[in-house]
Amino acid sequence: MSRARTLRDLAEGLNLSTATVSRALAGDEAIAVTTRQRVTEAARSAGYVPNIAGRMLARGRSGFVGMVLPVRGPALVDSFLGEFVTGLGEGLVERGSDLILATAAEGKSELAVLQHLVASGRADGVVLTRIAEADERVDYLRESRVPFVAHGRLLDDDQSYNWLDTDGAHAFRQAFEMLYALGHRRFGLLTITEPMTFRHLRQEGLMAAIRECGDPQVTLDVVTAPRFDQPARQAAVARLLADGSRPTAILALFDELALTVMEAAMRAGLTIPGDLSVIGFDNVPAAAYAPPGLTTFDAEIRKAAREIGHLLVDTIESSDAPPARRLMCPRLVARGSHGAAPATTGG
Amino acid sequence: MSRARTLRDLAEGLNLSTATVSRALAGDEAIAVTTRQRVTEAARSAGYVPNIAGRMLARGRSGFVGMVLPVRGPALVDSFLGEFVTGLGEGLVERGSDLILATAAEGKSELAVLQHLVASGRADGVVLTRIAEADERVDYLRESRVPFVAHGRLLDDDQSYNWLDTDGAHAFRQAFEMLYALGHRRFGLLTITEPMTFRHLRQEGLMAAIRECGDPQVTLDVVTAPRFDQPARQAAVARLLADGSRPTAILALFDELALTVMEAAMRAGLTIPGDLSVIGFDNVPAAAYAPPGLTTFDAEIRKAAREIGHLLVDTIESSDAPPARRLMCPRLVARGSHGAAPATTGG
DNA sequence: GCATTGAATGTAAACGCTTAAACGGGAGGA
DNA sequence: TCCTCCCGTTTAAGCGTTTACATTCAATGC
Repeated sequence: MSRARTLRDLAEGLNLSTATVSRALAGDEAIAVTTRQRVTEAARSAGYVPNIAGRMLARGRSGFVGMVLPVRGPALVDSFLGEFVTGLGEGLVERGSDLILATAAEGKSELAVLQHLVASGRADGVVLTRIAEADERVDYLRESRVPFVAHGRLLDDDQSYNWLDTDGAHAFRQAFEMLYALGHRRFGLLTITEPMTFRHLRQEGLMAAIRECGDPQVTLDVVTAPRFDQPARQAAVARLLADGSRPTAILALFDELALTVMEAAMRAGLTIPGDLSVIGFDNVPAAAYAPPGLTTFDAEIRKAAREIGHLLVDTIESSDAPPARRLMCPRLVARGSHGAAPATTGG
Repeated sequence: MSRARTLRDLAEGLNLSTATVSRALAGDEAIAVTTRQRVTEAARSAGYVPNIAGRMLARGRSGFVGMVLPVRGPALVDSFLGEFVTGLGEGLVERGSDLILATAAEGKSELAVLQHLVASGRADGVVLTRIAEADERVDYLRESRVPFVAHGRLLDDDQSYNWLDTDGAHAFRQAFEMLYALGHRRFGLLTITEPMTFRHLRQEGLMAAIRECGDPQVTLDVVTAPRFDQPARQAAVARLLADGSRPTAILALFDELALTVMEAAMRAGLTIPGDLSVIGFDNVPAAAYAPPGLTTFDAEIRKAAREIGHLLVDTIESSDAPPARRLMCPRLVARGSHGAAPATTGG
């Protein structure tokens, strides 16, 4: 019995009805064990693979999980997407699901693509990344009761949806404490203007740590630049470094910014970490190569995405479960870009 | 008329048959223009989105394109996947298709996943990356007449399938000529042991260029290491650099290797490009940050993947067209890691 | 005035699977 | 011998589209 393409081919060859074969393959207890074995074996030897369209139609589910590719500028500096997709794929395959990746066409909003994805039955649930402080995608999905998991969270977190996030507040607190212990008192924070929740949380973490340490000598200089505006970023860095009372330690919201700081510092004749300590966040590959090696935090995106995959499938399968909220602690990657504060903190 | 979920809802509301509505939405000329407009408008205002499962079943096609995530080690050093997926997504959405990304489960071969993907009707065609000199995936897909496009090609190229590749031979020839003009005569090539076609082609390109220049003074030292074996790689680099008659210019098969060379050279007290010129391939982000900046070639993966998307959909839609073969020329990115050969080429 | 045509729409049969409900037939009890 | 029950299997009705073919009806030709 070779090359059975449909359930019917298989059933006819076995002198059984398609119903029995379907049940047998599903492992239905109601079917006699011997029959189940016979069917399974026949299916295997015939190389039978169930047609997904038939199954989708009958079950009312696709077995797919969707994700909309974030629209990007021409340059793709980070490996976030690759790691995320890899991890998500791993998580999903472990739960028997597959990933469908939709791209927003020119001029179409990510939200519109998301809606289409679920309305057409392509996806049973979706994954969201890069959550803004207030996010229309979250609002829509919550309201329309589509299962989803967010990587990141809203600023106003009301336990009404699934999220998994990296504890950026904790990381920035940890960075501050480490630097403070090394004698640093004048801090700089380089951040972005876009209202992303992670920006807020990291900054809050830093500021809370400063407050709690209670040392009045500690100062913080916060400088912002638009996420994708290279000249503006350069200007912001210049402002931070040129300042009369220049910080001795700069925290950057993420590595890309930290690398910009390091470059600018080099060019300005400052040595790192002798004159200036710099700490980033993300642990992009370049962080290891930019001398003297950027100290940063690794969010273990791949592992996080894998978790998200599990979480999403679980949510799809039991939609009555309460929303899950998971905070992952990023790992400090200590390299050469931080050290003791310079002896003379001139100013 | 709000929230029509199915064609029937829509048809009933309009007092038409589902057939007419289906045809009208498809823009069938047989349907009266006025009816077509009426239907389109109703569909729009009802937010109707065709159910993909029904469509798949009726059409015998999914509208999806598949790709199997290459299984990877724990470290994900490059941004290849992210760029590729982004470009592919762009190419597909421009042709009205979507991407489904399958991951090979632990212990399952990529080929098995590929087979399942097409046999289940999930994908109408697939994309292959990282083609080996001889590749079972290509053999299988060719034989089973599944539409596919390969990013890369077999060593034995017989025009029987679609591929798009970066012209690595050309790049390595160009690199040689540039270095030769700068006075270099002793060359090193750091490559991998795995039988990937691109390895062969790049090396061939270099060797052909050397042959053709006809200068008997030119020497080439080829050293190989397994792709993912870090210690072995270090050893290979050490061999290349420690050699009594050390090369003055080293070409690395790709940036990751080139960066290893640069690190080792620094550690050995060699200055780049004063004592040694290094050229890579890929233009990974870290290439820009590793001092003095790695000279390399940019394969424009995102653009290539986009092309691949177009090509694949075209192939699916007219499967009788002759196989396409497209060679893209990588762009030289000149940075600081290459320069004039040292005056005394001691030996 | 009747047959013929063609435009516009409808009917119904797929497509391949799942599953509620019905069925057949043997074992066990009366 | 008949009835009941249960186990294993089948029947049949979907799921939402598409599309070959049939139908209707008005206009045209003779």
